[in-house]
Amino acid sequence: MDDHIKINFPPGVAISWGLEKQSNRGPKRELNIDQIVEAAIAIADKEGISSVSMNRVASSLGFTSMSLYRYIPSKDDLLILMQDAACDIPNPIPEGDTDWRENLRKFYEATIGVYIKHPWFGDIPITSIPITPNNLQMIDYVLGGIRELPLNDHEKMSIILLISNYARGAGEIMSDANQAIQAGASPGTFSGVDFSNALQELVTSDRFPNLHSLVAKGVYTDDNKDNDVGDDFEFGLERILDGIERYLKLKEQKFDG
Amino acid sequence: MDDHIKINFPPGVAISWGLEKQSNRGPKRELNIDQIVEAAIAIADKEGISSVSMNRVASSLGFTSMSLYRYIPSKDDLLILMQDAACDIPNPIPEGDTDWRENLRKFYEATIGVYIKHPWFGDIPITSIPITPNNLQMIDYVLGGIRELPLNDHEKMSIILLISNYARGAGEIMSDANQAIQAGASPGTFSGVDFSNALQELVTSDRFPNLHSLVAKGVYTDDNKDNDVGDDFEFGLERILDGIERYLKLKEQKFDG
DNA sequence: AATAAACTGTATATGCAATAAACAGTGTAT
DNA sequence: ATACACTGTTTATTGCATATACAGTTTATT
Repeated sequence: MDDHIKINFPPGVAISWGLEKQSNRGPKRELNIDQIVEAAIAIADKEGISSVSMNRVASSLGFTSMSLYRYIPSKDDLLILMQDAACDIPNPIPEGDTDWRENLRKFYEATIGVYIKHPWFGDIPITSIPITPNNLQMIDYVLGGIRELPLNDHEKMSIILLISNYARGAGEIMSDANQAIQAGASPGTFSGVDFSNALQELVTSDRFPNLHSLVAKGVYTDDNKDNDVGDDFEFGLERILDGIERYLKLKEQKFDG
Repeated sequence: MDDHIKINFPPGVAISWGLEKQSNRGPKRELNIDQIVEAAIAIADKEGISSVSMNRVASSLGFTSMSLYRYIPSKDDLLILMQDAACDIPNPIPEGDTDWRENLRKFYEATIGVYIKHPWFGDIPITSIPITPNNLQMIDYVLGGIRELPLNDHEKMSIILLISNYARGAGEIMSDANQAIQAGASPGTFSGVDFSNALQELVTSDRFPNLHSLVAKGVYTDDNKDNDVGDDFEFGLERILDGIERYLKLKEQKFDG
């Protein structure tokens, strides 16, 4: 039926769109894909993506690893499905709100939220532009938030790429930090405070003429409470939004003048 | 000797700083760390990070996998060393040049270059802020490029985080695209052109009210030659630089006015 | 009703991975 | 001369993804 559509999709993508035909012959299925993905996510959330093995997922459901292959053709496809499932979030952008700056902030925060909630999210390799339904849904959300901007489609997509890319980086680093801390590393291990003393001996002024003074002052490895990682990223986000605003103003001038 | 320094470092980091004591007893070593890291990088460059196994690296040097453990305590440490070695690049910023915008662009390009040259680079998980020597060297480079800016240390580090984070995202996507294409996927597979027809059926206006028209027009999966992935990222970079410029102007006004 | 086809979950097996442990040989310090 | 600290290797363990063959189950066809 939908065969003509799915032809080029990787199997995981086809499944995410529900394009897999099922037949009625044979015994009733005891599992379903959502259940498997959910179980995999539960394990990844608790113990990291490296704990997600076919055996582990199947066992947690009371089945053998091979049973999963009746539903999902490979582990890579399972990862695609996990990634897409993690993107299934409510629209962070208020209906009808046309404050694009605030809307992009909301989108940024929602994206970061995915990384925080699912620290493994960034560990799944990207093998194409987003084409699974919930990934596209997020793009749809943010497109709604910049609907009114006088930009062409390409410009809009570039801006979305800019923000989501920035959020990806920020999200990865934040969740890595969380993970490291949860894994028993002292908070300072990630921020670098634990290394501060060692670095002060190693970052010499001859080899690192510019960095030396920052390390000596302890700025580089500083993590006082007023200035956590998240704050640094919000600083960057505001610079990005300013840059977009500037671009909008320039375009307006071209029209008006 | 240097024992007091390295105490808290992960072994790979300690090795990268050359903090490992060696003794003269026993047979002459037939390998050295640089050689091992070089061999691992050669394999990763050619066949991807997943082809890098201890056995594979050792074999390519004519040794057994276990021999590597006499030099590097674990594969994770080998990855840290590979990551740092990939960052050993010449300073992209011209001596004495004070055009911060151009300098940040150069830094961005050099960073992207690392991802292009070593497509596996982004696949290595970050477990702390950069503390290995070549990673720090890159930070030193870019700090030199914004030396003259009237910003405090924290602000400078935030800006570097902003740019390098953006470059990371851009680099990952670009190298993923390269990889996918090299791996035999048609160029269109990554850009989405191959999926365009299918998506036009799936991205319906009721489920994706904002994205629908873009996909229908083919913009989302468009990859005409005038507009490749790299261009999209340069657009974003200029927005970021504009945003930084705006921040500088605001600071100046505070001083002047 | 009988049977073939298409499916189900499982048991078994393969090959590759990281790495621990035990080993035999090799230099150096005593 | 010999004990020690090291070298690279052999062997073994454990966990992984997944191919293949199986026995049982449901439906479609005869």
